[in-house]
Amino acid sequence: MPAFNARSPIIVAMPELPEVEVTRRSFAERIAGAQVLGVRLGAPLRWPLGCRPAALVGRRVGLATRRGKYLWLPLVRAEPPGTEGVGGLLMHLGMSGSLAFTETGALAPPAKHDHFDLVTTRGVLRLTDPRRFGAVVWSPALDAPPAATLLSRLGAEPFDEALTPARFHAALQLRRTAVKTALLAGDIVVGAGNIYACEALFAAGIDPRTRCHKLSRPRAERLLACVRATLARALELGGSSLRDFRDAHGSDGAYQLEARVYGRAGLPCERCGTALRRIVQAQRSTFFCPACQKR
DNA sequence: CGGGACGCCTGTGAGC
DNA sequence: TGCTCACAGGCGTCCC
Repeated sequence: MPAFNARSPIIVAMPELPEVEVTRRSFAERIAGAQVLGVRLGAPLRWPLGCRPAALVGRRVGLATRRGKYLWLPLVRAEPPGTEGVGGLLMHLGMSGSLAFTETGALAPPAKHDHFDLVTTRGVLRLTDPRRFGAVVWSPALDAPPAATLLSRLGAEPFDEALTPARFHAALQLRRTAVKTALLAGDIVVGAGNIYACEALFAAGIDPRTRCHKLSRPRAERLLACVRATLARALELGGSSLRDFRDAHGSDGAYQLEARVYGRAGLPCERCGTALRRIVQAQRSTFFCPACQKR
C-alpha cells in the first residue's frame, strides 16, 4: 500500500514519445556516417523487414529522425554511381521495445528478446522487445509506402508551433468522441499515451469523458498546454534516467514518472482528497479525479 | 467516415 | 509455495 500522500513512482516500461526521443538522441550522431555490414534477424516482429537483409549491406547510415513514436533511420546507397537512393528503416518500439547502440567489440551475444541487429562499421544497433509489438520496416523513402502510409495517420507533433491553441480547438470541434480517447488515438496530436493522457487531463482539470466538441476554447488551450508540460517533464526525466543508465545504475533504462492519477484508483486525490477512479474507455484504463476534473 | 472493438505478445502479479 | 490466468498496452485493421 503506497503512503497516503506519496505519488506513485511508475516504472514506465513502454516507450512513450519522450523515451523514443531520448533513445534517438542517444544513438543518432554516433551511428551517422557508418556503413552497414550486415543484419541479424531474431524472432519476427510486428511486420516483416520488407527487404532482403543483404540489400542493406554497403549502405551509409544517415541521421535518425523521429515522427510520433516512430524513428526513421536513413540508409543511403551511393554505389554504384547512378543508383543513388535514400531509403531507410522505419522503427517502432511498440510497448516493450528498446534500442541500444553498442560500439564494435563490446556487444553481448543476442539473447531471447533481441530481434534485430544492424551491424555497422561503428557498432551495432540492436532492438530488444519482449512483447514484439515493435517493428523494423524497410521503406524505399520516407515519403513512399510503407513508411508514408504508416505516418500519414499521425496528428501534429506536440511541440510543433504550428499546432496553435486555435487549431487544436478547431480539430477538437470536429470530434464527438471522449477527449481521452481522442488524445490516445494520436490523430490530432501525437505523443500522449495512456499514462500521459490521464496525467495531462488531470493537470488540465478536464473529465476524460468530456466530448471533444464540448470543450471551450480556453479549456482546449489549457489542455494543450498541459499535454506539452506533461511530455516536457517526461522528456526531462527520460534524459536524466538515461544518464543514470550510462552511469551503470538502472538495469533497463526505465525512468520514473510521478503519477498523480495513473494507477491510483481508490487512493485520495492529492489535490482534493477525493478517491480517484478507474474507468475503461476504448478498451483502455482511464484514471481520474471525479471532483477535480470537470465535464 | 467516425468511432469503437479486436488482436498481436509475453511478463507480471493477484488469487487460489 | 506453486500454479493459473486475467491484465497491461500501441496501434493497424476490421466492422458497424
